[in-house]
Amino acid sequence: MSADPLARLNEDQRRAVEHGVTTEGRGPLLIIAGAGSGKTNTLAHRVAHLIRNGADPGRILLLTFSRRAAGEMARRVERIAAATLGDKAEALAGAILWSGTFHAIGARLLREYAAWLGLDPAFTIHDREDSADLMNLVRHELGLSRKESRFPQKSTCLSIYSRAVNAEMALDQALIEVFPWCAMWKEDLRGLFSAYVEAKQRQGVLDYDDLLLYFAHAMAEPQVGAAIAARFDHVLVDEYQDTNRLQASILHALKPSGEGLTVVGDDAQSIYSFRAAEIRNILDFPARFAPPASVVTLARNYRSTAPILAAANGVIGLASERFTKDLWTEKTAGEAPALVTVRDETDQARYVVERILEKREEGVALKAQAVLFRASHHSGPLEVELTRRNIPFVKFGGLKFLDAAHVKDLLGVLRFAENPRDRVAGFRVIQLMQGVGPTTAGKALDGLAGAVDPLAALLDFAPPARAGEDWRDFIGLMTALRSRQLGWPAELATVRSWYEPHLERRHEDAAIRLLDLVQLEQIAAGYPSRERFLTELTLDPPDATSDQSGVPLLDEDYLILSTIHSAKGQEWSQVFVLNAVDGCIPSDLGTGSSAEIEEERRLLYVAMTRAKTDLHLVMPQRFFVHQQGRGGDRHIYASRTRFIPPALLRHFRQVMWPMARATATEAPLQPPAPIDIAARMRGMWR
DNA sequence: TCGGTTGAAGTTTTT
DNA sequence: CTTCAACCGA
Repeated sequence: MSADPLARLNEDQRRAVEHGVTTEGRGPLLIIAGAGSGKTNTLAHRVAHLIRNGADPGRILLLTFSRRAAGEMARRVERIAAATLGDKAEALAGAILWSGTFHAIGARLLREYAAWLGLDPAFTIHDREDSADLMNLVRHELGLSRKESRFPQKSTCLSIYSRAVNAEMALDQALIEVFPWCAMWKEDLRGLFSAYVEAKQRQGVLDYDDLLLYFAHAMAEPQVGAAIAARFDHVLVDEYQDTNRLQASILHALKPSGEGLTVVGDDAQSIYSFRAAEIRNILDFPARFAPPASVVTLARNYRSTAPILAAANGVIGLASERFTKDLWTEKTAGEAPALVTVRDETDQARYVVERILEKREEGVALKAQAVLFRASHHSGPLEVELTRRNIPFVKFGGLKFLDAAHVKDLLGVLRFAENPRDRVAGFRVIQLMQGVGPTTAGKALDGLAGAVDPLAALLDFAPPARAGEDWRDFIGLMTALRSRQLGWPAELATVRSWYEPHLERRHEDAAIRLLDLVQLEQIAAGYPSRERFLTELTLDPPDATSDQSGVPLLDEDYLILSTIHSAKGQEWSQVFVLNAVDGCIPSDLGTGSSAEIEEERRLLYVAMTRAKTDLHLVMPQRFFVHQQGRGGDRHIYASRTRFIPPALLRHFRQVMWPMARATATEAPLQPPAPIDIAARMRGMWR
């Protein structure tokens, strides 16, 4: 090997890669990696460098924010290693065994150490909706649904619970700081959460938060904790600015001295505080160790043109608190980002589609372009326009494949077979049968709860006469699934044929939904077992939906629509940011505290820094209000996002679209007087 | 007790 | 637009 494997890295990246491996300093490392600074590449190089210098790839733990990021990282490491290791590289294919999200790694370790922790190794995992459903069941049992004034919704209850857990925060504090409008329910909520936890334990289910919580508690136990910690020589964490306190606890238990620990992040891109992400994790990281962790900053941007970067730096430069440096680039050419004023959301959609088609004419693929927005529903009018003009797109964020009722039904059957104590799954599945409602389902599951043999208990249960045939078939199905005689994934076909009549009875569009189920079977074929399928699908759901049923084939070209949150870590040649107006960015729901406003500012920064050469911020002036109170206006006027004050306008080229006509009678686009739109939007709810 | 309907109320972003 | 509770007829 004559070529230096690190030759293409810049000086800072090289320092990050070599720290503690081929250079001095054994201690922990913090890499502050600005947007587009080659972060993934640097981290991948570091892993490859570790391996080249003798590290055992099986003893490296890579923690990433999403499964997508984990896969990308593992692929790059293998590619880099393959290019630099020569014949040793072959042995490396698939050698990185431990790569994934905190949740996925937690699930895997918890299953492995279940016996040590008093856990049933066949535990099933509840996704967000399942957890909310269980919360709802408990809420009803406690009689909280019939209160004189309305008790918080199930999803709100779950959010409060989740916040307290992930932020390692007392309930009182979580209520005061994050959910003040629910503070009056404090004692009821406490009782609810306590019953919720008991229910989960009785049923052998873990929710997302449990995966971290049990992981953290396992790490705190001397024996188990030491056993797990001893398995990893190196722990590397991506997107560290978006970890929460619980995740930091896990990390510090894994690497108490910090030796062998590398974290990468960018405090300017912290956008997950609603999920209890704790920005202090990254800011205070160096000082948590003695001697403090080394810090390497990557500030050279390889992605965007200078004008785009100047505008983005301008936006983030107004942040009240900031720790990273401005990004710089050598790509000086390029057009200033456009600040586009359009009449309404319909025109916004037209503008976007027109520019996109123009670019495609120039040879830029649809896949190299993206439309970003704050909230999932902001893309509604655009989706209509894209469908009308036959432009294929895939949308990230928002409604998921797995959220569809029919998919949940089918997965529910599998989960119930895997873990008959899982009451949410059972409750859902049993009620599929005609004439069986909540009461009957509840009774059947009560009989099952304490039974040694769940199947026998199910057989013992006397169903109402009207369910007769159905009940027999159901027992037959469960018997087959429990015995595993059908094999994986063949059993899925049996489940589907059992489900089909129920699907047809319950849904008008059964034929379309059936296609989803066929697709689900194809996905299932990629997993070695029912348990792995259920676990990994819950932890890593397919995160895109598209206009066609099913995700388009990989070789087709399609436009990317994404929430800004889901766009993290990605880049496109041309990027549009929809609704760059106050009330959308920042969301009028996120302007309560200055911390929330700062996070919204970072959100705009993240969106802008996704663009390589073309960036458009679009500002519809009028929004039509769908649901209006009495005497409400048909529409409201919006003004430019507060994150681009007049002083920053020099970084943009301002565009009116469609071009103003030269008629004097044309109504001015500017509203006659400034209006407090945020107050009016709040007023919609009163 | 089920299942469909009615009317009122409501905090975006996701592992 | 969605979710949730209450109501009513089988």
